[in-house]
Amino acid sequence: MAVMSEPAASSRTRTGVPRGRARASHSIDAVIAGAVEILDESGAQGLTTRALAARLGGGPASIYWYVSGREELLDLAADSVLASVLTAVSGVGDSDDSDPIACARMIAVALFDAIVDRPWLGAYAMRNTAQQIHSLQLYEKLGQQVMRLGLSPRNCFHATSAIVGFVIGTAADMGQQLPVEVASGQMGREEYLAGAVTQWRALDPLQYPFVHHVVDEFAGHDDRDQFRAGLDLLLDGLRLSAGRR
Amino acid sequence: MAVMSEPAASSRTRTGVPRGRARASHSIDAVIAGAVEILDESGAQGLTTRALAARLGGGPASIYWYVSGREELLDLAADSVLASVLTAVSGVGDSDDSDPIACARMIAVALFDAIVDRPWLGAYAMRNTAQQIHSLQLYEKLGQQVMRLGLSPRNCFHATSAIVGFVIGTAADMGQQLPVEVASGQMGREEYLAGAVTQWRALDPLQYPFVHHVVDEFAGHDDRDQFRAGLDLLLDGLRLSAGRR
DNA sequence: ACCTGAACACCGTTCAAGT
DNA sequence: ACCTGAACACCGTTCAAGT
Repeated sequence: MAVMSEPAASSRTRTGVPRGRARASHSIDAVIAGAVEILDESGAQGLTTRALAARLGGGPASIYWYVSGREELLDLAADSVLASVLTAVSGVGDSDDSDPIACARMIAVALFDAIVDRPWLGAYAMRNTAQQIHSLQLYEKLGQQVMRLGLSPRNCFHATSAIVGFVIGTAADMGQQLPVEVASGQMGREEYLAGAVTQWRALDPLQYPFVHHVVDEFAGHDDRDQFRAGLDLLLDGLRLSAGRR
Repeated sequence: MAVMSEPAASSRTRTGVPRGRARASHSIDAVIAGAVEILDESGAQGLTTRALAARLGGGPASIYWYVSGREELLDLAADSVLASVLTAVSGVGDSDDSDPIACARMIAVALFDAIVDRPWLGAYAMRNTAQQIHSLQLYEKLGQQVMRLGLSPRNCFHATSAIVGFVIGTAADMGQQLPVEVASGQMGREEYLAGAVTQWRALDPLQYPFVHHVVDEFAGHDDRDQFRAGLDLLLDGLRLSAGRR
């Protein structure tokens, strides 16, 4: 029963009873850590019950003692990885004279970058607060910055949800483009992009003026830049609405 | 070989040779229409090769003559449904004195509403312009409105991508919350929401001030309202940046 | 050109039985 | 309390063979 991997962020026993001297149930963490390893190597598609069991050195049924099924496993794996995002932004917003919007921006960027690094995260991060404690805490942390703008609860809720939606949505979209090719490593991002560019250039300029207008930007674009530009639009709008209050 | 369904938007033959009198290859359209029916009834999970073949009255292998695999089938099904969005916004932006941002807003809302009606759309709409002609045309149409703001190609590209990312991301997130329950109809949206609300209220208010601040809004929120509020923030930011040019 | 039957190589999940 | 082996009920895809 080979257990590699650093321990995952949260340690809990199946019964929920906290152990005396942090001896840690050890196995739910090993399951999640193994899942993360597989996800990093071969994406969500590669995370099968049998592959995980093989890595853990057991039978495929053993996993079901720790987790209700594959969906919960994915949720937990995604959330476990967000612990590092949380610590990365732990100091953000602590001082009262920090700019709330700049703070919100830092949190959003940190979350986005984590998803870019692990494309499989996009589909499972921040989607089930009942199971995902770090997701909830990131949501809370982001919301606290927005709260400082003095908006109504309703506007506060809307703004925070908008930021999360934009981050997750954009990141998920960017991480999903190459479904099989990226996992199998047959085709790089550049080839895929180049293919789309050739297709775009071949379109009728009269019918697709916009596509032709931006095709050069598309050809040389960087996902992170694109994300930040969009995020800044959103945050500019938020700042405006905070000033209007 | 029962063929129900209105004809899908694009009619093409396998060879790509256009038929003389729109006699339509008929079968690729039937395959896509059947796929859409299944997707509407039971979601992406329900669309299996065998289920589709059964509905079409043939063997599971027959589908592979029209489509390279399940992924392409999903792409085509998603895109076929966007034809109606495209016609719904066909007149938008035709007059030169229309407000570009109001026009962009209408397109974004129409797209969002389509995804709310068909949650399975979220994961497959607007993600592969090579295969999805209506997605490309919607992107173009939206981009044309942004173009009218007189931004640089780069800002134009960023703004349009941001809007699409926000729409798809938010819609996909909202449509995915109830993974199995919604398909099997065991639990309504209200029960699910109520569960999250009770969990939120049980959190420590000192640790989760934001969650407590917005929990009432969350409890009674409408997805469409929430989306529109976020979209308006984004568009406000865009208008600001257009004014600054 | 289009479709079939049957098979291949997998899946997630369950469940009796073990320790 | 935790794990195993083996099975169940599926999957997507391929491929020879038909028409």
